This record gives sequence, structure tokens and C-alpha cells, in this order.
Amino acid sequence: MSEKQGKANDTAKENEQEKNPWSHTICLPQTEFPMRGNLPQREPEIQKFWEENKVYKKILESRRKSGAPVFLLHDGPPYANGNFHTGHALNKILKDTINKYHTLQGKYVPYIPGWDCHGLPIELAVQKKLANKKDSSDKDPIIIRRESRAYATNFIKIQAKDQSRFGVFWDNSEVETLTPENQFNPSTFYYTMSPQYEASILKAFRDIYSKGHIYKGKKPVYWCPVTATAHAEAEIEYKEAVSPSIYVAFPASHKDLPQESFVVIWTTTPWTLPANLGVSFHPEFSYALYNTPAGHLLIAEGLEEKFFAATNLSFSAKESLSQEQISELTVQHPFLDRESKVLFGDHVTLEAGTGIVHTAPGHGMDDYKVGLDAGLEPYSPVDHYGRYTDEFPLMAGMKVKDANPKILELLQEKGRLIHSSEIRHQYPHSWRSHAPLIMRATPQWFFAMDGLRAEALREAGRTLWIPDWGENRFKAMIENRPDWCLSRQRHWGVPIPAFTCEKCGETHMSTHSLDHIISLVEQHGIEVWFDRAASELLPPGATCEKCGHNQFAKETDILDVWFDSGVSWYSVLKDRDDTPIPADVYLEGSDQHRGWFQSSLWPSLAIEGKAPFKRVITHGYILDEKGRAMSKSLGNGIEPNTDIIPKFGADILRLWVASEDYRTDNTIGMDKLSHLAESYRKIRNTFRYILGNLRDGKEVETLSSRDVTDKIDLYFLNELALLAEEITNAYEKYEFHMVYQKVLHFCTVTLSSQYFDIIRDRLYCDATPDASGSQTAEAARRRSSLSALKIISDALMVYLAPILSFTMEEIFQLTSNGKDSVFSQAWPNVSIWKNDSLAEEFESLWKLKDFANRQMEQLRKNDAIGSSTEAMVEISGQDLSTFSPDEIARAFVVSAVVRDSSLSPGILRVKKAEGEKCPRCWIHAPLTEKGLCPRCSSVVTI
RNA sequence: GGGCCUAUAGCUCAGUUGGUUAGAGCGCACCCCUGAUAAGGGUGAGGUCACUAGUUCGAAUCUAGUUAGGCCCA
Repeated sequence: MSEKQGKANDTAKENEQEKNPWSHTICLPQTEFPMRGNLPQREPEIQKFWEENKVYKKILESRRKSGAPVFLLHDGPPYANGNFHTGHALNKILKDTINKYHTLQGKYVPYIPGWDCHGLPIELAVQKKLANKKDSSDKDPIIIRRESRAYATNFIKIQAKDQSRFGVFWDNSEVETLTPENQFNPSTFYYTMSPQYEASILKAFRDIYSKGHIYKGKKPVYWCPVTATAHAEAEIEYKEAVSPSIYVAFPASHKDLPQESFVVIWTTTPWTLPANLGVSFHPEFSYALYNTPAGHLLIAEGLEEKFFAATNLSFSAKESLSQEQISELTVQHPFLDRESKVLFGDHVTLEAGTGIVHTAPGHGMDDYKVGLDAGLEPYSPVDHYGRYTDEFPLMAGMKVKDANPKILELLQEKGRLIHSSEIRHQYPHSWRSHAPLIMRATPQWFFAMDGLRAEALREAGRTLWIPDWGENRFKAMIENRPDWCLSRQRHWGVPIPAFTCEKCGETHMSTHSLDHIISLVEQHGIEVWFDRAASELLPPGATCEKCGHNQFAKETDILDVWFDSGVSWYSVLKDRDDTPIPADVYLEGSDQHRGWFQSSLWPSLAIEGKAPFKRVITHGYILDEKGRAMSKSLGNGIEPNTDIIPKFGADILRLWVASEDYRTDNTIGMDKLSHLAESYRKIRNTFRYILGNLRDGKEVETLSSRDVTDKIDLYFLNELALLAEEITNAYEKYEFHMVYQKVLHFCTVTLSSQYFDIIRDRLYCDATPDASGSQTAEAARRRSSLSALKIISDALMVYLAPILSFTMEEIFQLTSNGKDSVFSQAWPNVSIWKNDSLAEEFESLWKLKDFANRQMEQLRKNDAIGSSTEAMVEISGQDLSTFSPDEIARAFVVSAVVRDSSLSPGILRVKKAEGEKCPRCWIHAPLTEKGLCPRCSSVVTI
């Protein structure tokens, strides 16, 4: 991949040779592998190599043919509405690292990345874009859907490029042909708006429906009475508004209570009182009955002062009520002939009001939830345009925004109004019409949880959670999650294919009708639902079960987008013959404990009766260098595409991913990346040194592992075996930061500082084999080290490939000269080099070397020596008895070691070396008539 | 406000069931080498284990609380 470095090096070398006449007789490192990675330029070439040679695809095919075991990491689809951020990079690189490790373990590892395409954020972005046009196309569902599809398609392609640039292994050839006009059913990736996927969303819905887990209920949503549409959270803006602030008395009776006793509530929405079905108390507050001119009033004691100040009332006596007494109260609606149920809930606070909350389950989320537990209906006698329905005959047809004064009058009349004033507060408004919103219960489709909850807990217990606390968090979430509301009152998504009888209003849905629609969607895509009339979507002869009528209207809600991605196991894995269910791994951010992991689990439980995953791995969030969340307003974000890859390259980003413990939150910043780049260079230079000595592999073509005979080489191969054990174990446990720690330590300390320093002399200066191939003992010593270096670099290259993919491929290409890839290699087994006794033998050697180094440092301070070869060491007769003095001298990188029986064991003495500096190898020794040391004299044959 | 998580040298991480002076790499300082050279080697300085109070003969490790930050809810 590179050839332009050679010349500068050559001239530099010629100059050196002039300085020292012996330089040309020694064997210096030579390599095409540059010291600096220059990754931003080089990586795209390597990516091109992978793509042009179809490396991923070929490995996959050969593994398929050989019947290799499958490892499946199922991709959670990112949302197709922007560039990839660092969080995406973390997620995708982690997945890729895992996949590559298992590929190198010889498995069949298909990676089918996905994209999530429907949903509100895209629809809102499209509407915003369309809003500038005056033709009100932003309100045309057909245009919205068309534009949304184009929008998502665009970002799929952008993110696909980002993903490939990160070095992620997948087949990206197919995605390039995707356009808004060319929507097809891909085999190398998935997207939730493909015709096949949209149809299988409906199939999954049908399967769950047919098993009885889907029902129609009511739930409050933010509703705009002006446009008669539901609003999502994102479409709400809070503005200051003036509302009535009233205290209302609900007649209460109990055997222990006097006549004229009242429960008092406070509300700012009097118009919701006709829908009142309950009064909520806090289960831990203390409540008391106060004797006042307005009657005996029950409020929370904690609000006594505030209440009497606000209402200008005073009390003559008070009496506490127990929680038990409260639960026995019978409470009447203030103006309707109806009981108001006593409820308890944590949503009751002492911040304002009376500590008792007016509860209308059809008009508020808290009210809905507490009502759900108590079995109350989400009652809301208000129509699409915010008018009371006939259910509240007194004011039927009146708009609720005009109703507040009327309700006040009514309360006054009945003597139920304790006090009335006004309040200025933040109130939700529509971002489109700017009108105040109301909450209103509408009919919606639900996925019932209760029938599956026990199974969900069982499956969660069977799943392996990384980190392990994920299990508790997940279980706590599924234990108390309410039924899943599947309906969304939006346009961009898969419709809920339900009908209403035009005559009697009965809902019409059956597996038969669902099957019919599914087959239409498979043929024509999802637009068929919107394009055709109800009669064209129903199977022939469909009639209303209730009244027998045959005219229907389509319902207009779409499915929650979480349902789309939640059935990816169904739509993607089930459809293929090479992807098992459950998948081995689901891996996403920890926010998905509530999101995708759950939306995947529930449908899978309903349809298959088991979880779609064996392991769930979560990573934390990415924070800036100060540990704060990245946000546009803080301006503290950094992006992979613009900030990281152009400056450092993808391998540095990958190294960052590997270096951090992803299970916690992680920080990133330019300083940190610069540090990582330093570590990268350490690793890179370690390889460079090996490659230089191996002459990019040419030097060792005739070598085999049998050539490793020297003790020192065997010792470092044992070190390699220990490392291999540790990092293989770390990969298996998905602890990549341990791989990083161990490998960096191995490169900088074990190899660079220890091993290379020791063998430098023999690599450079020992004899090379003569022309006939025969060799001296010294030549054999050199070959031993070269063979060991080859074994080390071959192994390390593969061990690091899942992390530093680009760099390891670069090295592999340089040394193999083939079309093959480093990723088609097998995980090297180096366990044969394990040697405990040798390791033990060397332990005392390193201890004494430390001792010698400290003494040498003293000599250096005194200007007695410079390099360690200017020193010699005297050791006791007993120390290191299994090593020869020469072996010890080489290991200490000093010129000589002499045994002195007068020294005590463990004590050594460092002195200036005797003899003269050999001009060839720089070791101090008595020189021969050639002017060289004995070893060099024998090597050089002039 | 609730549930869960995180906090060990400037940075990234170790620290097994509580047990001697809390470890490693990077970075930093100083020195050496100049045949890995925008490299390499040696030595060394850095920590009240976020804080507080407990349990214990003994706590980075166990308990409770506090602070800061994060995720999910409300």
C-alpha cells in the first residue's frame, strides 16, 4: 500500500555508513511500514481493499460452506435522521469488534445492520421543511409520507457511509442502489420502511392480535381543539397563561364524620370537573378535618397554613383522620349525582392545593394511571373540537374553553365553591395553532402486558446481562410498566389496519381482514392503505359483527415506531435461514432497557414465548471531557466525521472505544484522543521494529517455529502465551478495555523495553547464514530471535485486528503480499509456548536487572558511563546459577558479567566495563588484531 | 421527586471472599543513547481511594447519608 518512503532512508543510510566503516556489515531494520500512520489518508485505501476484494462477503461464504458455527449479533437500528454521533460510533465499533473477534474464532458471523425509518422526528423535520411553502403541503399526508421516505433514505445512505468509514465489516454494496424511488427488499441490511419489513410489521401485529394480546381502550393525549388533532410531546410549547384557581368542596360522609363534611380539592381546570371520577390522597400524608365557617373541611395537615391563607378562612377546631378512615370515606361529586372514588397515589404532593387531587382519568396522565389501577374508565365527555358531548347534558355542545365560568357559576349555585382566584402559570400550547391544548382520552390500541409479565420476568432471568445490574433495572421496568399504547395519531408510519362500522360505530378487526391487508401491502407497499377506500381494503363480503352493515371507515392511527423496531427479530431474523433466534447478542445504550430491549421482548414473548436475545450488553453515554452531557447549546460536542476521523483516523476512534470501559459513561475530547494517538504510536512502532528486523517478512521466509531454541526467546514466547490467554479471556467477556491495557503493556514494557533491547545486539551483529545456508551457533541464535519475532507479530496482529482493524490489515498486506485479509486468519493458538518453569527462572533475573539499572543510573549521574554497554556487572556465585555470565550480560544489556564469590547472594556491583569499545557492535571487550571484539571478528570475514 | 448507575494518581484502567508501605500503562520531570531517530533506553515524582458518619482489631472494599455527574421515569 505504500512504496514512496524508500529513498530518503537510503541516502540517510549512506551518510551513516561513511561515518562508521562497519555499519554496512550489520543487519539494520528495513521496512516499508512507515513510523507515522497517516491514518486519515491511508485508511480509505484499506477500506477500498476490503470492498474491492469483497473480504467480508468471501469470509462469510467460505464459513457458510464449511458449516462453521453461527454467531449472531442482531443490530438495533439507528434512527435515520442525522449523521452518526460519537454515541453511534461507540455502538457500531463495539458491535464490529465483537463480530470480528468471533469471525477470527472461525465462526459464521453475518452482520445485517438496520435503520429505523418511520416516526415523529422525521415527520416533524419534513413538516418543518414543507411549512415554508405556501401550498399547505405540510398538512397533506401523502406529501408528508413521500417526503419522509426520501428523508429517511437519504440518511440511511449517509449513515451507511459513516459506518463503513469506521471500519465496520458488512456488505455495503446493496445500500448504494437504494433511492426514494427504488425501495427494495435488501438481503445485506434492513430498513423498517422496506416493503417486506412494513408487511411483516403487520404480520407481527396480526400474530399478537390473534393470540389475544391486543385490545382497544382509551387513553388521554394532548389534543388541539382548533385543528382536532393529537399532539406529541415534541409538538408542545409551554407558554404563560392565566387560569382560574379554585378550591372545590366534595361532600364526604363517614360514620365518624359530622354532617356538612367536605373533601377539598384544588384545580386550575374547572372544565374537567364533569369528568371527575375520583379524589386522590397520598398514602403517607396526614390529613385533618377542620371546622370552618364553610363547613368541616378535609385537607392535608401539611398544607394547613397555605390553604387558610389562600382562602381567607379560619378554623375553630381540627381533628386528624387516619388513612384507614380516609379509605372508608364516601365522597360525592360536587354537582353531579355520582360518587367520586377515594384513591391513593404518589403523584399527590404538598407543593400546592390541599393534598387531595381532583382525578379525571380521561383528562390527565397521572389521573389516568391512578385510575387504571383503581379500575376507573378514562372518561372524557369532550369531542374532537373540544365541546362537551351529550354525556354532560347540562352544557352539551359548549366549548370547554368557554366552560370555566359556567362551571364556576354552577359550583357557586350548589355551594361547593370554597374560594376562587386566578393563577399565572406555564400551560401547554400547540406549536402549530398556538391554541391552548387540552388532555382528552381517545380510543387507542393497546398491547396487554399482564398476560406476559411472568414470562417476561422469567426470560429476563434467563438472559445474560452485561453489566449485570442491567437485569435488575430491566426487571424493575417490566414489573411496573403499564399496557403498551400502540396508537399514534400521526402520518409517517405503518397504519393500524382497523375499521369502524359506518352504521353502528363498532370496531372491525379480524385475522381474516388483517391477512387480506397484509397481502395487499406485500404487493403494493404501505401506501395502499392510504390510497384505497375501506371497501377496497377489506376482504370481499366483510360485514359488521354487531349490526351486519357492510360499509366501513378506515381508522387513521399508525403504530408506535417502537413496534417497528421491536419486531426486527421477526422481520429480519425469522425471514432468513442463516440467522438464529434468539440472537447471541443485542447491544445498545443503557437507555434501551426501556426502549428496544423491551419493545423486542414483548412481541417475541407473545409470538414465540421466549426472548429474542441470549445476551444483552449495554454501553453508557458519551460525555464531554468534563463529564457533562454533550449538547448543541453547550457547544461541547465532538463529531466523528468532522472532528475525529479527519484529524486522527478511525483506528484512533476504535482505540478509544477499546480503551474505555463502555459499561459506564465515557468521556471524549481532543486531549484524550491525542493521548490515545500516542498509545497508538507505541503499538505501531513496536510492529515497525519487528517488521524492520524481519525485513517485512523476507528475512524469515525459511524459518519455522523449530528455529526458536534460545532461552530468552522461549521466555518471551511464554509471555506471549500468557498475554494471549488474558486477552482471549477478555474478548470472551466483552471486556475490551482489558485487551487494550494488556496489549499496550506488552508492547511498551515486555517487548520494547525488555525483549527488543536484549536481542538488538544479536539481530544487528550476529552472523547471518552463509550462501550455502549453513550456520554458526551465533547465526542460529539470531534465527531463533527472528523466528520468535515472527510468531509474536503474527499473533499480535490477529489479536489486535478487531480493534485496530485498519492498521493490522496494513501490516498483514505488507507481510503477506496477497489478496487475503488479516480477517481470514485463524485466532493464533500460542499455548504451546507456555513454560512456567522458565518464567520462574527469569523472575530473579529481572529483579537483579532492576538492581543493576538503579546502580547504573548512579554511575550515569556521575558521568562515569553513558549507555549500559559501557558498564559491566559483578554478581555472586550463587545468583542466576542456571544462566551463563554471557546470557546474563546480554539480558542486562551490559558488556560483561563476572562472578565474584565474595559477593553475597542478591547483591551485585556495577562498574565501568573493561576493554575497549568494539567499533562494530559497541560492546566493550578486549579487541582482536582486526580491531573488533572476538564475536565481530568471527562474523566479519574480511 | 422516584428507580438504576458512576466516582481509585493529569488520562485510561487493575485492585479476587475487608488483611502489610493502594498497583499498571500512558503522560510528566530528570538523565542516557543517536544503528527503531518526529524513534528507543534508564531513573523518579504523582493518590486524604468524591465527602461524612458508622460496623470492625483492621475499610478503596461492608452499612447509612451527603455531593457531583449520567440514564430512565415522574
